[in-house]
Amino acid sequence: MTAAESSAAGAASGSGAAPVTGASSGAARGMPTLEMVAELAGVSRATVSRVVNDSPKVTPEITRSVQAAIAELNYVPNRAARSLVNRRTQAIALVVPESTAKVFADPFFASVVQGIALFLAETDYTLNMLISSEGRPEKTRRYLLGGNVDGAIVVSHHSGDHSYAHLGQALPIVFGGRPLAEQNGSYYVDVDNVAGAITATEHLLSLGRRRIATIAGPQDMPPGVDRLAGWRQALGRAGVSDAMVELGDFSPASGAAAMRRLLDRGGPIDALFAANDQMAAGAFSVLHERGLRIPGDIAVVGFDDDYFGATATPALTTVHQPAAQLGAMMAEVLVKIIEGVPVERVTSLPTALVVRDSA
Amino acid sequence: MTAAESSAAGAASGSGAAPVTGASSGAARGMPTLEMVAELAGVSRATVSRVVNDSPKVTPEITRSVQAAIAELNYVPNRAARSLVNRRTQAIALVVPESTAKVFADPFFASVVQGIALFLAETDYTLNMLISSEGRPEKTRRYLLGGNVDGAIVVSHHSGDHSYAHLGQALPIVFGGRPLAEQNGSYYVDVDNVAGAITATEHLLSLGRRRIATIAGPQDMPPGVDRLAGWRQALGRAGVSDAMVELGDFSPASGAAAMRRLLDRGGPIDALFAANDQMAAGAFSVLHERGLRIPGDIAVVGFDDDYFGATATPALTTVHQPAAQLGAMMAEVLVKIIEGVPVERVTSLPTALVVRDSA
DNA sequence: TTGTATGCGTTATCAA
DNA sequence: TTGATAACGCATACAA
Repeated sequence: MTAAESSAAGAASGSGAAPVTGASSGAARGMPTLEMVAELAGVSRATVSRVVNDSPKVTPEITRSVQAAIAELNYVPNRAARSLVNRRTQAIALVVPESTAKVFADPFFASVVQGIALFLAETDYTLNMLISSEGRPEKTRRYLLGGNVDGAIVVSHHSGDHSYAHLGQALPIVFGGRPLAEQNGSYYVDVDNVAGAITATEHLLSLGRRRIATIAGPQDMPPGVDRLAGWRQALGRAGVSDAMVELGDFSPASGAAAMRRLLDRGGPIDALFAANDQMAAGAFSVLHERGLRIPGDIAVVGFDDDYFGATATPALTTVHQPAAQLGAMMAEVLVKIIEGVPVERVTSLPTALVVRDSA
Repeated sequence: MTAAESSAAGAASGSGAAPVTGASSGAARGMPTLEMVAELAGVSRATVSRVVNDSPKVTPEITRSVQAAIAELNYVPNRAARSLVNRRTQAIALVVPESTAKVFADPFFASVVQGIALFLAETDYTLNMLISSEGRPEKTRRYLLGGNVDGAIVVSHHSGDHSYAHLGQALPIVFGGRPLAEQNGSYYVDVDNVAGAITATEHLLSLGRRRIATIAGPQDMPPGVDRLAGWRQALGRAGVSDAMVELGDFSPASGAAAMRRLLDRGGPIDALFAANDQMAAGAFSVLHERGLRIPGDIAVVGFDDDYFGATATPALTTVHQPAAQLGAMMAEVLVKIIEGVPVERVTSLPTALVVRDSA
């Protein structure tokens, strides 16, 4: 992912002919309207509308005839018109900050999106994905407040970014990840990072390890602080020292650097809890470099259940995040808020330890 | 990515109070309308509309006063109303087949999406992402044909899936990847797989290798056949044997299996072109397993420039795909089609060889 | 239970 | 150049 500066650009090599596609939207032409259905069914538009929105009061017989007409004409209600009168768009925005978009390739994030989309597919909400450029956030703001969507889901890379929190009063918003500072009253769904870290650390303890170091994440990111806290708690309960801490920034390089610092301290280390798999990857390379065996000399547990884990040698034991469920839950919570169903402000999903070979 | 069956589900642990959010859309309440702007500016609605759509014929003076009113009221045009009269939604669908969604975590795919979103962010089109379940494709069809979007971009995993091709007559559609069978006249943008494979193979040849094997992709997928074809062409030109071919399905496991078969043939091999990095990864493990050195004994080149490549040992030389540009180009082509600007039916983007340590 | 009439916020046609 | 006014397709209060 390092080198590879592609020179690719607008090089277009044609082949087929390029028939000027007349103009404008093809589908919009001659779409059947509610009125046409009414005519065909021999009823009024109001009645058709009732059938479409399955209003309780309508004769079964007439209902069937209307449905037949609908089927025959292949009628499908015009969203814009409906939205205009309802004041509801049936659309939900998925806001992803540009900085996050760069690491869009993060499988965790990808799964979250997938979960959202899959859940929404079962409802009749549409997902409007938009990348918010940090440069001019007003554009996003305008879009969100412009009545284009009924609600929004904000996911930022390693969570904690609630810069759109203030919009929560104007528009239903659900965040992915705990906010850094306790927010007034924003909704969010998160994975239980503290519990996950505890599980990971206890696993190490159960293996008999007592010299357990950690490479923690940035302390200005909730997952960073929570995972460190979990590690501390587990160690505290076991009465084991929690002195061996080095910080990283969740990148492999920072993980490698932290591992070096840990090793260079000279003290004994028989286990490592890395706050994410990427940093564990960095640690792996340093460990190999110094001829230390995993898990023989040092057992290591990661966090995230990245793509790295399964293919690493040895395969990495790590804490799995239910990414897709996380996404689905965010969507579910948002839909509930939109529809006025009471929901808790914070929803937290459990992690699961995936035991492989490294610990 | 193998194990890890998370038991996570709907475990919700609350914390804050759950104030019933009244009901319905917050943003829709009391949004300023064009009429209000007109009133404030002391002009007619028509004039305001003209200013908004910057029609040429309108006094500079009056324009300013209207703009002032717009700013003061923080007016934003109602999309639904506009769409109702225009018959244009300013929305574009991104259709991703469910099977593709599963491998959503594919960084290549993710970058494509990113490219699309980024490009669209500069236009005033909205991106409606929808996962089409193979189970009932009618739902997607209805959505697409229901006048919800002005056009669609269809990306499927390893391309070639043009099952929505027939909709191309009713709605502007751009596909990612060359169709398997020559389609009537669908638009698509693709990477030049043949050229990429040629470049890769020629690189191997330039290194003096002459016993060049390949692990090809499925021959029912365009990239699979194109990359194999490219390899063959390069070999043919050099007058070198193209007998060493084994097929895989683009997965690491299949790559490993293919590598084993290749080695078990007993003939000499001094280089390998894997049709994608994932299969190269599988090959790597087998090579290591058998004590073969890379690139000493066997030089290997992959394709895709996956996450695997940079972190592999040795780092993988591979063919980079301009994923983001691909996405951007798809969006660009679609917008042109929608707006009636002539475009070539097929656009192909160049790849770039990324030389690292494996060849 | 069904139909009639009105309005949702814009754009477009036609006069002025 | 600007202003009335009529659609656009649908939902609903009200009348029947």
